[in-house]
Amino acid sequence: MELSSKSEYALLALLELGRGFATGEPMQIRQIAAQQNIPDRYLEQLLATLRRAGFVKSQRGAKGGYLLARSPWQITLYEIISCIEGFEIGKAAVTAPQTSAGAVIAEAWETARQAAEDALSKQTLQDLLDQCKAKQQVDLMYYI
Amino acid sequence: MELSSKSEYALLALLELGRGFATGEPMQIRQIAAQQNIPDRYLEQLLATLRRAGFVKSQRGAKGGYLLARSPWQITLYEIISCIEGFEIGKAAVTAPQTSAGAVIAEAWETARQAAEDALSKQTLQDLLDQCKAKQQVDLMYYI
DNA sequence: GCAAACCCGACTGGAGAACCGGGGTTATAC
DNA sequence: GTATAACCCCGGTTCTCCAGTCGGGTTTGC
Repeated sequence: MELSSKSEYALLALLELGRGFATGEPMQIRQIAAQQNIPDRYLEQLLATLRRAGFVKSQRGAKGGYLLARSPWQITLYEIISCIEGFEIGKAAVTAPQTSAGAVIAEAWETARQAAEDALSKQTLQDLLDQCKAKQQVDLMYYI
Repeated sequence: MELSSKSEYALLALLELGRGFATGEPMQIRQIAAQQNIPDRYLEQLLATLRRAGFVKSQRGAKGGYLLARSPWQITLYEIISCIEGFEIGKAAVTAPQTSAGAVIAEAWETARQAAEDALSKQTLQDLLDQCKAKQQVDLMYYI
């Protein structure tokens, strides 16, 4: 039940991109990686998956980089994580539960998974962005 | 977000033990393994962990086997899974979130984890046992 | 054309899941 | 009291996936 670095990195990157979303200027991998200290070559791969899934757009060539393809309030955490983790949401079709016990267990697990999914679906990138801003305000107050 | 075979096997075994709980007779590994077709040598390891955690008692020697140490309604699915998966419930103390972004993400993930945990904590072994019985009734009706 | 950026695919080291097997200990049954 | 049925413990193996690295290719702005 641990969040993988993979997903965490992706969220951090998108958060960073969300921060600069208003400007319309693309952000470079290096820049994001340095800001959130993520290994840049690794982040590159993650951004590629996010691009293929349509979360971000890329601008090639010098002065290129990445920017969000959608507005931050249109992206839920669930979408991001399920994309990066690569699970098809339907999923359980593969496992044919042999016994009635197996079926009941699968059912119980499914409800738990649903609960987590719902919690993640309710939060958008924008929410995190806002919380983040609020947290920085508080930190600043303590600093003074 | 897939249930590991490990946990599934443990749940199946405990379900099987719960079924025979009233009799007070111990059940053998072989028997359980055959019933739910689980590799028996593997099940042995899982039952050992469950024993150390106090979910089951073992009776050594001929005519020995395993039985539930507590009643089925006193065991929640969450307890079982967290025992077998081996995560300390407190957990996140290790990761010091460096940035405010990291903290916010961890927070969001935590709520999702909590939601899943709650769903699993609400269901006891007895619940599964009942559902299982109900399902078998239905299957029987269709069969006739 | 050159340098800054993205793009693509391969490779590795380590951890954990899912087993298998051997040898030991305990208790019942004859 | 010995054979046997069960649990007990400790290893090793195979496979997959995560986390990260690396070398090269392509696009584009200046």
